[in-house]
Amino acid sequence: MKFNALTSEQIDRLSGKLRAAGLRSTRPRLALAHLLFGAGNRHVTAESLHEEARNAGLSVSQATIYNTLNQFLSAGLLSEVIVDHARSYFDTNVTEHHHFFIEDEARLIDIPHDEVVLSSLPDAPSGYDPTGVDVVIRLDRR
Amino acid sequence: MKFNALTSEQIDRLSGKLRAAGLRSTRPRLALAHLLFGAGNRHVTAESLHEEARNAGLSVSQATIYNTLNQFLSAGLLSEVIVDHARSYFDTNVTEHHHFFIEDEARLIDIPHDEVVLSSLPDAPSGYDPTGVDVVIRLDRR
DNA sequence: TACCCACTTTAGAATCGTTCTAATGTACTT
DNA sequence: AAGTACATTAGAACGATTCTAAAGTGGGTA
Repeated sequence: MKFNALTSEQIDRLSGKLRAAGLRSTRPRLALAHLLFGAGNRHVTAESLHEEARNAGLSVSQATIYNTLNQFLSAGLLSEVIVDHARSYFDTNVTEHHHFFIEDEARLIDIPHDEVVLSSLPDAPSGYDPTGVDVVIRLDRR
Repeated sequence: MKFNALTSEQIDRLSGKLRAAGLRSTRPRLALAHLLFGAGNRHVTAESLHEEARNAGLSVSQATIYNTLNQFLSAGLLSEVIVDHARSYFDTNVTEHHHFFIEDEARLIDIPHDEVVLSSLPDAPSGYDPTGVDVVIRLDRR
């Protein structure tokens, strides 16, 4: 997939998404946005996205991969999943949901939000407000 | 707290704990075990434990801190809490329980197991078995 | 007790993911 | 078309962690 394989409709859509997020529409951002948001929900690491970009014939530096992922994260276009201190995972699903994590394969799977129900939650310590609840179910191959 | 401040009862108890875990009872391990298991449940990072050791007048190398934490972890004397990809946290509470994490202060607080009830859990994908469920409630100062 | 050998500790180098630097390039305004 | 603020880049720097290989130690054996 070369950058110029994008139709002008795709460019318009992605471009709009970037601008709505307060980001300039640049060539590397459009290309990465296409990879990330082009088809369904995805989980990527900086490395996996970089490799995917290279395979697609894009030359994007590692620094741009990191910059772009962090900008998309700050802009709310991506969420971050903390399951492993070796690597950062980014998720194109920004709605509230939880994850399976297959450690052997370093692979994440979304769990629909309504499939994990916390029927009882503790009070936050006084002086603090909860900002998020992360549930990770770790899996091993049977 | 100098190493030789330990009573022989303390040494016997910690020594037994190490041997029961299949680890030789060495001076650095005894000293670190005393810091870790001497009083109530604790959360430490390699850095915080190293600093604590130095403050206690122990000279223990960084490599030994890491080796020891990892050995204690493998031996089941410690559990690991993944909340932050900047640092590894180790928990002396090895029973099943969950955590509050105050990001600003990089501080963990145990949540008793019975205060988080998952009333509905998704089936694991076929071919995989759940090995653990981690719940982290992130907190911000109000 | 002295000896041995496997295990442990150590300082420092190496590694790995990520961030920084500062120079070059590009989008958008006028 | 020019200017300026923002983006991208290669490569250096960084911080947590692991590795290396040399010196030290625990605990059994003679």
